[in-house]
Amino acid sequence: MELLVEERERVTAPTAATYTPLVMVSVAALAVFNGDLRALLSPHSALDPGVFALPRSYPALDESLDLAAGRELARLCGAAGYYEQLYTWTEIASEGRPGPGSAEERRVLEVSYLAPCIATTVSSVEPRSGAGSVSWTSLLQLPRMAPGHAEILGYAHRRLSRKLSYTNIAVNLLPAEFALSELQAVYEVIRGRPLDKRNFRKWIFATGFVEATPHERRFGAHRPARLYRFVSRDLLRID
Amino acid sequence: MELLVEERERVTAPTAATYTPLVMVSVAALAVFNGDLRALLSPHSALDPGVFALPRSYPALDESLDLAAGRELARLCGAAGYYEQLYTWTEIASEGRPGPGSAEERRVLEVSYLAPCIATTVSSVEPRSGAGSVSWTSLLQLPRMAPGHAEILGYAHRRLSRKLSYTNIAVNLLPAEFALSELQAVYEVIRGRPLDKRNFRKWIFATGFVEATPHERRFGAHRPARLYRFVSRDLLRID
DNA sequence: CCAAAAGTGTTGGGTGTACACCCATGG
DNA sequence: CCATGGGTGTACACCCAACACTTTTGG
Repeated sequence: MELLVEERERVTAPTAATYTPLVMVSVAALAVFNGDLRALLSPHSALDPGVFALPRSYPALDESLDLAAGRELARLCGAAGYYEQLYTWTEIASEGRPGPGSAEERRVLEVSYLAPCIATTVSSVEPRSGAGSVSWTSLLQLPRMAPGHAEILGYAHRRLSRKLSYTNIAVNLLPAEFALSELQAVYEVIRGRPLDKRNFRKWIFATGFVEATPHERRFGAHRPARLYRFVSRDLLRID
Repeated sequence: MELLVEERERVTAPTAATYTPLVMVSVAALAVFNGDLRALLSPHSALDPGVFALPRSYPALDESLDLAAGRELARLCGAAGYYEQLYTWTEIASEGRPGPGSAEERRVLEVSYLAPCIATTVSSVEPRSGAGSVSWTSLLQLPRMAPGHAEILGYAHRRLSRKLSYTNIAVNLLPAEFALSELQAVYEVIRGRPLDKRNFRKWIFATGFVEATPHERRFGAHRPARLYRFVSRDLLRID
């Protein structure tokens, strides 16, 4: 109590109690499959079924934002893998709200998270029961989005794309063992341009992020692919 | 109103109204002068005068977080220059609160901002009236800090250091015209290691971020320094 | 034997790095 | 003339980008 009084003295006009925005976490769950970078989207409102949004939820009282995001992710995908905070938005217009003087005219504070998801998990969990009507949508063919959410997705995409080049974040986009061509495809799809096979192979081994396993995979009428794995599942960076 | 009901249906247990944390913005204002990277710190509590914190404030009701941060920065430095959001923290312990069952046991949601400040502005505004007892403290000799705030400063330092290498963010750390040795010193102090003069010069011109002015500065018993300026004050990145 | 994907080396150009000396000035 | 900081060029190592063919398999 005494402390709070002191804080108010040091601070400009507004007091703590006055600012009570609606706090939400939103999750940009991204996965590469079927040759596309895709995000989990859910319908924004039943009134306008053509508009979609990132999955969101309200944090519980005793919960940190990170935990709330993890819980939301688990609800969507069954289990939460790696995820990280992206950005906190307050400029998202409160479109669709009833009237200007409504009691619901509270500011929305939306803390967004980036969650790279593993393709195999994804395809086996296409709609996943309990997750509502979410669906994996290609970033190249986004539907009309809730205000600000296309921007969040762009931000998530850029962050993921950049992190590919200086971290092992791709470990969260692939199953435990994979062919190098699969890893390369992940890089190509997210970066949006093709890579030279030999240079990619040289580079990825030089990072020390991946190593060969003794296994190989045989399918189709061609030479079997050696399988590789990430040395560490923890997020590592080069430099 | 109807919309909110629908949102509740899509969302897990907690409802919007239950989560009303204390929302604050904190500003990591960083500047290079007197050979050090320094941050603006204010006393954390009068009870324990040895503990310091980042300057914080409560947003006003009708204000976005960005505006609140800008207002806080203006209060501290006279005018807000460039600043960007860093990260949103909720894990900051509510140490120092009276009792466990107190009414003030609300969760704190702290949105931190990074604000590079210009050295000349800084030295002319040493304490600045109206900014309280804030002072520019070297990051190399941090006092005891409020919980989580040393971490925020480390985060701000790393972000600034990395951005030096792929943006012109240093434009916000120097006056309009400057000698190249001053710019180099900024890079050296923030990165914490010396740079080769010729290589730095080659690199900075290769970026296209700076250009020579017709002016030079004469002082001391040595050849006058050519003055340079940033081509653009907007944040640009290479690649 | 054919189609399909896996795997493998070399080279030229450019970029980063290390390094030492002359220049202009004020005192 | 000397102390001080400003400004300049070169040589070498390394890294990156470009590029084509052989291998292994199933059908």
